[in-house]
Amino acid sequence: MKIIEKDNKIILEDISEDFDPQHVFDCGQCFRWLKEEDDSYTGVVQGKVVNVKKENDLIIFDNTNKEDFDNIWFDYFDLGRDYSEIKNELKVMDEYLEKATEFGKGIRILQQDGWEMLISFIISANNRIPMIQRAINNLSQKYGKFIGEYRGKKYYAFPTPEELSQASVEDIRACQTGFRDKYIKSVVDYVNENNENVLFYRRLNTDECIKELMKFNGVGPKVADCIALFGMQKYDTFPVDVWVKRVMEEFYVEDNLSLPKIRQFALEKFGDSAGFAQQYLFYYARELGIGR
DNA sequence: ATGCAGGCGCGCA
DNA sequence: TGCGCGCCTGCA
Repeated sequence: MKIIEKDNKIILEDISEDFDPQHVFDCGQCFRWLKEEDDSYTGVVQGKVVNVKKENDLIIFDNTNKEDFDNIWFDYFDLGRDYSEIKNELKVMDEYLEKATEFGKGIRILQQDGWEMLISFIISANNRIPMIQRAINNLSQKYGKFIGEYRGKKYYAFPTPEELSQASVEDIRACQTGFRDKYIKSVVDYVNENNENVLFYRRLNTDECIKELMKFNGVGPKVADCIALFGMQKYDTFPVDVWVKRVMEEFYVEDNLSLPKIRQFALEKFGDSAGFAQQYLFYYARELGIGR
């Protein structure tokens, strides 16, 4: 991979085989990346607004510089990992993974913020993507720091626990979180009262990390798996949502297997790469409508 | 219209 | 331990 800095842009060469913005931002892992009219995506990470676009074989980051690329974007986009190697490992396992890794070949698992993932995936429970995005945007706009404008739109950072402590249950409900308002409130209160930094869970092993997350109201097995995978960089886990259930039943297991058993089956089959396998299978299943 | 969506907590065996 | 049920909200 070659890195070029040029007028407020960072341009990456020799990565496009393993990096497709559409795959990255549409494979179910993130909620704050907006598709622009030119098919680029604009997002907010660590208080910075950046726009990402693929142009021929180049990946272009706009509205940024080398310093932020080194400090933020390199890790966020997991650019130190060889995704070709992961796909090569998975695709030889069976014909389904061969197809799924080819279909979503540009997927990368973003190293997102644990706190933001905790609140975001609580909101995701029994919800639809546009509504999840709207609730997160409302919370950020009301309680997060104003960052600036990009292409005529205002952007706000995701609120910290301290900032969110300003909000009552009713205030949170007003951000269109629905019945999850009380879960968010209890998480915010717990973290503030106990002076807890959920980012420390990243240092725990996967089982302990998930156990810590499950202690929160509104965090069950699926949500905890998602937070661990997308916010705590725990790759030996396997979130089973309805789409993953469908694709697993279609290809791997019998129909009446319980969710924990599907998860266990996947962990044994895919091992330390289970999280990556989940992303390729999820994207493949949802884009093709498998099992509907 | 009314069932249902990227689940969870609860009450009840 | 394991299951069934209700839930904000908006949309087909």
